[in-house]
Amino acid sequence: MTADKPLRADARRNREALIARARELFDSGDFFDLRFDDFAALAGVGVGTLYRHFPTREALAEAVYHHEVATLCDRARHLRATLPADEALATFLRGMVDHIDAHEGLARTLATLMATGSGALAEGSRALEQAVTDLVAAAVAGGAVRDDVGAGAVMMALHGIGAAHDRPDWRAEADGVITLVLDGLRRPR
Amino acid sequence: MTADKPLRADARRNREALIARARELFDSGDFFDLRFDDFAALAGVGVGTLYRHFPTREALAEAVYHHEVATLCDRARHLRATLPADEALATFLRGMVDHIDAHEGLARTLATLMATGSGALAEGSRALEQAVTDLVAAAVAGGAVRDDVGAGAVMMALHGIGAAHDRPDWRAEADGVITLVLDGLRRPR
Amino acid sequence: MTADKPLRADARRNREALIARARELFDSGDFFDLRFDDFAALAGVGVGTLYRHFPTREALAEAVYHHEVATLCDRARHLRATLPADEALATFLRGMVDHIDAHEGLARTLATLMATGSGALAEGSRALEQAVTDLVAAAVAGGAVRDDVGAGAVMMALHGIGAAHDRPDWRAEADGVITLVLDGLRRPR
Amino acid sequence: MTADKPLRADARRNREALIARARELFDSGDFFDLRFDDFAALAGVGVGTLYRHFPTREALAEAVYHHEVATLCDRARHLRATLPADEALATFLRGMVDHIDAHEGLARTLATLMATGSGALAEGSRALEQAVTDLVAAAVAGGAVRDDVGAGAVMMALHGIGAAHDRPDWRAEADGVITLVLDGLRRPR
DNA sequence: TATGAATGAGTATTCATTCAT
DNA sequence: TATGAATGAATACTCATTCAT
Repeated sequence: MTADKPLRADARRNREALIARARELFDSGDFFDLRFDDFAALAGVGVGTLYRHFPTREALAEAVYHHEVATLCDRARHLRATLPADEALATFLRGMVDHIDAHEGLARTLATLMATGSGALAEGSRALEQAVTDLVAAAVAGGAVRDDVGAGAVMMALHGIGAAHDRPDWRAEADGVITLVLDGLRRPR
Repeated sequence: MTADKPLRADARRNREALIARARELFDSGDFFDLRFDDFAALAGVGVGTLYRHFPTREALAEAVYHHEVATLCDRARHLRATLPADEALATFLRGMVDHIDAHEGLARTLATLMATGSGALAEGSRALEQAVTDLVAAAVAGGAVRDDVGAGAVMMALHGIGAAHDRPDWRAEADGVITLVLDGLRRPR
Repeated sequence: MTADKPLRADARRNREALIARARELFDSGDFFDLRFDDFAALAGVGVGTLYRHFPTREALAEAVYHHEVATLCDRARHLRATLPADEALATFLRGMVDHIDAHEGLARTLATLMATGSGALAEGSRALEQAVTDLVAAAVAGGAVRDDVGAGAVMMALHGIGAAHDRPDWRAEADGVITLVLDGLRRPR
Repeated sequence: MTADKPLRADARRNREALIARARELFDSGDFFDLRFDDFAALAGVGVGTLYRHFPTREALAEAVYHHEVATLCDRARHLRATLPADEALATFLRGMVDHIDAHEGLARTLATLMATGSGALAEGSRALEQAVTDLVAAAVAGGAVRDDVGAGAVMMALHGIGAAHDRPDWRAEADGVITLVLDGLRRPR
């Protein structure tokens, strides 16, 4: 959307180093425990540079989140194009659990960020939600899924999965949630 | 567990004022935005007194949470004693949505607290979870509900409902989640 | 005006230490070159205490200024009560030069503060101006001084004297300004 | 003094843009509130370029001040050549008030700069002071003005006029100061 | 036991200056 | 020579916690 004006070589280098480092910290869950100063140092740039590129913690979070969301949306599109609607939905949701599982801290971080109410992630959130909405809509159109429960409920369930990532039995429970959601959706009223 | 040794009259008064004030702030969602100083002032006591009664923010949170959870657990017990198992579960879950709806900030605050990983609420959490587990177990025993998805998944779904309280269409979506969970549970595999 | 509610013993001690130290720094002219942290340390209190008593540099400046101004106003009143009006005015103005001379840094500091436009000194400024106005008015009433040039002009001249305190030949020039002002006032038009 | 070695066309353009912009900011009084970065941007050049031309804020201030002072000195010379000595002095001082009035912020800025003690403006100050000294000396020589109060006092008074520019009744008071100074000078002792 | 003043480590943020492009 | 990205020292200010009253 925003025309990416070409950055100076060093500027691009720094920006990328910052995002890369941030992603690691997201994954390890240390993103919020870190002082801004130290984060800059870890990424090998001065604080000033960090501020120039990302004026707030959220701005940085968004840059990372953006990648994630884009990947997930692509996947949703792909599934929708290649599988029957209800299978596409199921596969996507199961995949989401895998994804969250693989990016332990990311889930926690995003949950925190959302609990904070940070509007910075709004765009990404909307994109992801749109993908889910499309998957559900296709399944509804195909007749495999009830139409009286919207995609919003599915998002909420996913939210719960992400937010509760520290539960000892997380993986099994997360799968359980998905099972309930999918089976619940299949029982039309 | 902890034997409540009798407090001096004024000590009790202060303690209660603190809890009452805290509950209000939980509900309004301002619990975390407040400086410790200011919180004490709002409750009409000095900071020192606040510290004497509740050495940490979480200790205070727990005192409030304790009431909430006790109430909810009682309700669960009551429902289990007076209704058929599956109806008891359904009624309880629908009631949870009402409860969260009525205590807007509380949900958000608890979500934050949980995202923070504060272990202080562990006891309360376990109690609540036990209540849900019992309800589910009863329904499973009654044959109305599948046995391959545990109560943990239900907790997770509830968690999502609480954590996503700022969604514009929250109420409808929360009802949707409960519908999916209940219908999902009813479809045994 | 503001009812001085009695301070706790240590609070009073700290407050007074801060003002005393500040006055020294005013006089030495270092008031503005000093970090807030260091100032607190010099006064032997923590930064927090400094902030509690004087939330801004200006608030502190005002506390010092207040003393000064009160002294000067008293002097003006005394002179007006004991000397013929024109002599009272002359004596006061000459005395102002002495005063500024004796408090080298103070003059510079006040000039800076005024150049900054800090409104914090407004009250003190007004009080001082009122004293000058009264002196001039009395002299006018006594017929010794013209009535077509107000006390504001005299204030401005004093301001110039204070603001230019770094001129090498300051004392002689300041006396010159006062001479011009007094002689100018005596020549009615 | 410094031989103006010919600048490259674009260098000259930049230099002039910087001075022009600086003069505006002087007049509007924002000269000191502005970050160096922003100033450069406003002038349409990079910071680096700003630094090349004016290594310090004061250097830039001086460049602007230089113009002002030159103009004023020319005027003083012209008046001295065309009017009787005492009239020349009076006209010059009244004109100074007009000038300061017309360049609102400039007065404040210069006052600040002087309060700061910046020596960078020394040369300009001396030039201006010389002009006043010459005017006074001529008037003294003509017998219209006393000889026991130097031009320094007049400078001080002017300083007060400039430094107090934010007084609500500035114009009237400034005129009053000039009146006192002129009448005071006319009464020889 | 209650109070609230004192404390000062902790952290975010700015902005003058340099230097790679 | 012009540019503006990078740098990081400098500093203000907050707020959890302690402790004198």
